[in-house]
Amino acid sequence: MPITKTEEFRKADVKLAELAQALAHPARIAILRTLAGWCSPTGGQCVCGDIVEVLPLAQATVSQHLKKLKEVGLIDGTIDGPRSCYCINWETLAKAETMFGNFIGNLQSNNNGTT
Amino acid sequence: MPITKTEEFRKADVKLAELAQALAHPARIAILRTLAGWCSPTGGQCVCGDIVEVLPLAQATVSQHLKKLKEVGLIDGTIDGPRSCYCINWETLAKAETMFGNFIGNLQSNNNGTT
DNA sequence: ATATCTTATCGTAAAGATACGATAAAGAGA
DNA sequence: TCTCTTTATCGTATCTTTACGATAAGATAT
Repeated sequence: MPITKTEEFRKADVKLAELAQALAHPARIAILRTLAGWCSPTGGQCVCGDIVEVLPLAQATVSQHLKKLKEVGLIDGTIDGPRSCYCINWETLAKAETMFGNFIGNLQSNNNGTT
Repeated sequence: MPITKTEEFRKADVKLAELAQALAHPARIAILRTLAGWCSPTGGQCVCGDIVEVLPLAQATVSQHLKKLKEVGLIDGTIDGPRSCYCINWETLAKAETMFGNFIGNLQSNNNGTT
């Protein structure tokens, strides 16, 4: 976020915005979908740069997107020999679901409507 | 999104990313929270530029954020004399909730784990 | 009509995001 | 050791976002 006055806002708002920001690109959405199909929460073989082949982007660009997802904790990365494997962090994902749900839920219950 | 290859991705992914993008700033999160406290779905007096007083931002900047929220349909704006009033579009909001929920839900069910 | 209030838009500056080629780093295999 | 593979990072170009002051546009009131 450019020239953002992040400090002036509520912590919860900033946190939610960061999460949203991580999802604010179709490539990162696609990465999550791809990983979900390949890594089980019990382990299983996590994926590495095959993600690159799935996406219409250069390797360097995909690496950047992976980094961003890792920074917010939505995915984890481990090094396996020459390659590096990624998998979804299911706990963070569940937390994200809760945060979005609570946010929207609170908006909806914060009205005094009759509809 | 700069230099984005939007056309190369799934439509649903692009749509979800756009929604996330709209929520990707604490000011816009705060705006939605503020509006939710002031506008009921049954009508009630919607809010105008009092939002400006709530936020630590200049009037022009707030106007920009409002515009962005309006573009994705999360809020509606109507002109009331010299002032313009905004209120949450509850239908779009519900749709957003469903989209996020479905996305994360699909990720979770797309694993073959036992945990 | 004129002055006043409110808000959207314009112009602009600075920083972030996106994309890619090239390169570096680190392990595997010959 | 040398090479190959794989991936992260660097450097760079370009577009977007954020932010603000200034201005325009529209309604109200005097």
